[in-house]
Amino acid sequence: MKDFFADVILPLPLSGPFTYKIPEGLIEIIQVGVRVIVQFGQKKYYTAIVMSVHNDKPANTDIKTIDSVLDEKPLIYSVNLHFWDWVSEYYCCSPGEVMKAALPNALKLESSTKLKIANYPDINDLSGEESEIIGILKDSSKALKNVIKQGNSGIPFHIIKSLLEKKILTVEEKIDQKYKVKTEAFVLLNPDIKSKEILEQKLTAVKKAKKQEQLLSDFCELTKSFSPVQSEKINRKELLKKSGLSQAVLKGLVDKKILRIEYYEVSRLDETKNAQAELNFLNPYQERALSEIKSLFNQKKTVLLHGITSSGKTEIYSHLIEETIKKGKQVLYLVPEISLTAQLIERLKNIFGNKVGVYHSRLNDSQRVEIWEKVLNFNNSENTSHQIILGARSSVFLPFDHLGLIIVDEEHENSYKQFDPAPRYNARDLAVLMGIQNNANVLLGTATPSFETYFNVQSGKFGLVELFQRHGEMELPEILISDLQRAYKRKQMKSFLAPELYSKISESLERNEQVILFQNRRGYAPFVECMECGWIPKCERCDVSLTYHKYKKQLTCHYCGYYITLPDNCHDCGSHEIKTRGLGTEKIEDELKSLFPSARIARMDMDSTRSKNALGKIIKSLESRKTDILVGTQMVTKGLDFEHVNVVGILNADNLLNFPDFRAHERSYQLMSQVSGRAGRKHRKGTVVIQTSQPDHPVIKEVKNNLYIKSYARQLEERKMFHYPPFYRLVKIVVKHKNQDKITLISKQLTDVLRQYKQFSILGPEFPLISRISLWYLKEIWIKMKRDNQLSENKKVIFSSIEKVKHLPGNSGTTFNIDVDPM
DNA sequence: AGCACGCCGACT
DNA sequence: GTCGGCGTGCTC
Repeated sequence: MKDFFADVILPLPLSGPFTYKIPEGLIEIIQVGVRVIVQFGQKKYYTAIVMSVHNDKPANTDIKTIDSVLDEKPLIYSVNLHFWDWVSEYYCCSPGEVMKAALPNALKLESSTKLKIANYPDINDLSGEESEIIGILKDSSKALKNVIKQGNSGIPFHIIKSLLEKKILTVEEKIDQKYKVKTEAFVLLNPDIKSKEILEQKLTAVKKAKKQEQLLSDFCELTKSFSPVQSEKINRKELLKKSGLSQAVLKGLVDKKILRIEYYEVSRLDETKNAQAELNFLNPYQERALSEIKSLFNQKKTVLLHGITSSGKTEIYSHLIEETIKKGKQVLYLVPEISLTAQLIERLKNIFGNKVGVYHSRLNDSQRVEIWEKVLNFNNSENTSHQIILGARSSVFLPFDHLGLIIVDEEHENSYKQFDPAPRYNARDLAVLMGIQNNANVLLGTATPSFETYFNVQSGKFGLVELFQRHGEMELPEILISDLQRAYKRKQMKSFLAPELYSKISESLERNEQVILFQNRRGYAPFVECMECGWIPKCERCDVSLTYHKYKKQLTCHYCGYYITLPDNCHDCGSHEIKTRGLGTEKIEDELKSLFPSARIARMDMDSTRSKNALGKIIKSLESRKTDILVGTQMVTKGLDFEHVNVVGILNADNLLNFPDFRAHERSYQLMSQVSGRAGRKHRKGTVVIQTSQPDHPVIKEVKNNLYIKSYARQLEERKMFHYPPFYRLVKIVVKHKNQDKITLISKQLTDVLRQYKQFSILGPEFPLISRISLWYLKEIWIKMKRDNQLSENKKVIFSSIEKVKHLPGNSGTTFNIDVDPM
């Protein structure tokens, strides 16, 4: 009989695939897309995904045999595996890295080295540390890496080693089951209670036990026992909560064989919401946009909906979703960051009920597995729940195979781009690809399209639908430009506020309306400085100054988390004159309190929203008008729509405009325009005040007059001239090394190799803005290449160049990150 | 990524 | 003389 082999992907950064022999007994079961457990290397066992099954025994390799199979049915469809291939090829990473990003952790089982007691020793012969480890292991084996000494706790390795040699301890490789079906206790009637009469007898029988009687009658009422609509069982927690009685009472009834308890599988997902609202009617403009989108979808897979804020894009999406699910197809609705979309989730669940599944980074591992399985089983399940997935970027990896529509909301957002680790993908671009691979339509929506997208519109690759009328009776806000330099010269500044914004805030507060202020810096002050000698505290591990956080009285590094308490005196000259410099959100919050003592002020940034419900509270407080002024970073630019926000202030546009990056203007326009969209609601024109020292800057003028196309066209000229996207393709290589001289040498070696290829133009190597992070020095090399079909060839060249430099003698300890289409 | 192997300097 | 530091290369 012929031998069967399987090519598998391992979740490792190795080029793979690897071939294993399929044991006789598993030949029937193993198929493409199932997970198997294989040994890889000397010790470790990993979860691998089967990519193909064949009879060709590879030459010159010793083949290991598959250990076991985890799935009866594929965990992923072949269309998804093709997608993985494409992602690994395009983004220059191994298929294993894609697998790592795609599968929820709980589906990736991995062995760990476990320590257990082999022979119980005589306690008296043991040293303190030896008996400690015996104590730790006496009930069950523990993972070696959890007991070994790290810092100042745990057992030193030499102790463990000697016990292993004495055969007192032994090690084993064990795989932990990570995902378990969740079960809960349910209460049922004992099976010999077959009729209402018997039940009533039982009720009388417990008359004397008042609480038991009450619990039993509550049970009957809640389950509607022996009525035509009865439910057989009720969740124990629910029953006890509703009757207000304790487990002991229930136990009494169980002991009397009246009730019984059984465990049933339950979902970890919130599925309590049923559809209860109808789709909203569309206004004539929305109606027109919708029909344009639908007719364009007949010609182009991807369409851009360029609609200004408050034009009601979500309503249009909902109508498209409705039509798609009616055809029995799945919908993927991508949003930049799920944390700010509570309102959206609510709205969608209202319309589509349990068909909506939400997939994002705040879910725990088990919840992710449940979503994965619901999407996987969409096809063969009567229960069509989770036909619509609302998710952040990683949801492009869910196992869809009946996709009909992908919506990418706020397609310009850079949080669609994954930075670290590989694959460094852009979910918006992958959505476009998925549209092609799955024959699904893709709708990109935004008020400020990314230049790449708009370029694709102009070149005819994407369709375009415009929607420039605001919903209801809302007017576009008035945008005022406030000259910071002039205000400084005339000594008109009140702290960080020039007169224009100051008076707008005052007026707004008087009218009892709300204000949003935007500043792109968290913390109190970006740095502190000694007024005598100019000393600035820096991070020990990174090339950045430490940011002062007043509420913690700490200087913190925003890159590695290093912190110190604010020093009393200068480390260089000993002076006590240490002042905070620059302006962060905390300081703004502080100063607003003295500028507007009666105003209620809230702050929204990564620090103030770290805890689980903090963000919700801030939003609630705004909604219920318990906040008058909200100060925040980037976060306030996204998705905050409140009736009574009338003034929006950008405290310093220069921070954005002067950012040293070829996309600085594009981003400045997007950001300012997005924040502006927060101003002005029904019946009242809002006001936006942009404070800048460059009032004549073209971007400022373009934002003021709402000239998106002009801004796009102007910058496109520059992009063309200087060979940047969308005309040219960029690949960024980040070289990392712990030694500064080494990194200079190695990155130079790499550019020397790359410069031999005439199809590239190479920038760098240069230290990035932050040249050292967590003790690693960084150097960036930017490669520009034409957007032709040579892409995969070019990547091979880049890849082999890196391999070459990596293996030069003395170059170990270097890592190279490849970032295709960096942002 | 892990892990073993192998080569050098610092100790019992 | 051995222990353990890290640099190098391989994993179906």
